[in-house]
Amino acid sequence: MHGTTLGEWRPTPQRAAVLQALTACDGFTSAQTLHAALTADGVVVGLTTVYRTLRLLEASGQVDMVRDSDGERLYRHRPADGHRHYLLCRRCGLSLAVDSEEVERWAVEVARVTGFHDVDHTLELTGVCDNCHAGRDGGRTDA
Amino acid sequence: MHGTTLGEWRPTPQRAAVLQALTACDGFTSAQTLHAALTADGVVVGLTTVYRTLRLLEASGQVDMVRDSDGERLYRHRPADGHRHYLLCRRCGLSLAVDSEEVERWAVEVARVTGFHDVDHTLELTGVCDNCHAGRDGGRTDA
DNA sequence: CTTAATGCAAAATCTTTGCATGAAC
DNA sequence: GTTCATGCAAAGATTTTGCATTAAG
Repeated sequence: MHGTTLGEWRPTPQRAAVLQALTACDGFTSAQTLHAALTADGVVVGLTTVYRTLRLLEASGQVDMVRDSDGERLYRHRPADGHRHYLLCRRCGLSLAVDSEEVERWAVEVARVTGFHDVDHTLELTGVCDNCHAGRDGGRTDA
Repeated sequence: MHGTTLGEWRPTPQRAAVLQALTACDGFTSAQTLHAALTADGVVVGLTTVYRTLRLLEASGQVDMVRDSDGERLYRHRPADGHRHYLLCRRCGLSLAVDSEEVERWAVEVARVTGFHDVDHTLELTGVCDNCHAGRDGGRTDA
């Protein structure tokens, strides 16, 4: 506690670049993909810094994190209206924010009933979007 | 398809041991922990086999899998009444099966509204159980 | 000037794969 | 006798950490 309102860390071009690149992305992005995009964009930033920045952003609630089927962390800039859940297309990666009020309420109820404290929840929906389902180009069994 | 009803693979002592050990566990267990338990129990089985067996069990729906906060895969023998969700205590690892009918229905509705196909969902609840919350013995920040 | 961020390389984890041996059918 | 499972060791992958350099306050 030194006096600053919130977000205690030091502004740097790298951090700005990471957040901006993440905001520019439509869906969820991995640290590695983000780093590649930045590099391709001419921005020189270390992979390490990308990882560190994403962790900070997640900790400060500025981004959402989910895990893909391999356990890889995927990040997305949070739309500024708080907690959100997404429906990801397994084929094309399309992400849709879904209304989860019902689930939120359910989670609170579960916390109350079970007597657990500080209950947090992670919810990941995956499927095949109508578009991909229509023109099934692959033939992939599970990926 | 060779004629067998279901569960196409070959019965071996190792596979039996893994499934039995998993069943004996109360909560969720990682492959490594399970392997350690088996070894401690005098059962000689390779870590590789544990991994492979758990994947088979998951694929055939005999076990549930969640991921802890580090992305590590945790397995649990499925109680025989299908799809389940759990509430895990971050302190002691206690796992509670929670009734998720509401969420199941919600997921189906989301699938319908969005036009997605084969929608699957992963839901993980974590918190601090009343017991741990009462007698906060540690002071651990995250592990 | 002091404190913190960067970035490279190396480490640490969990998980999967190659290949020879042994078990199951 | 053929086919599949096992297990060791090595590879693969993602993410974190050590440490000197450089930038920010």
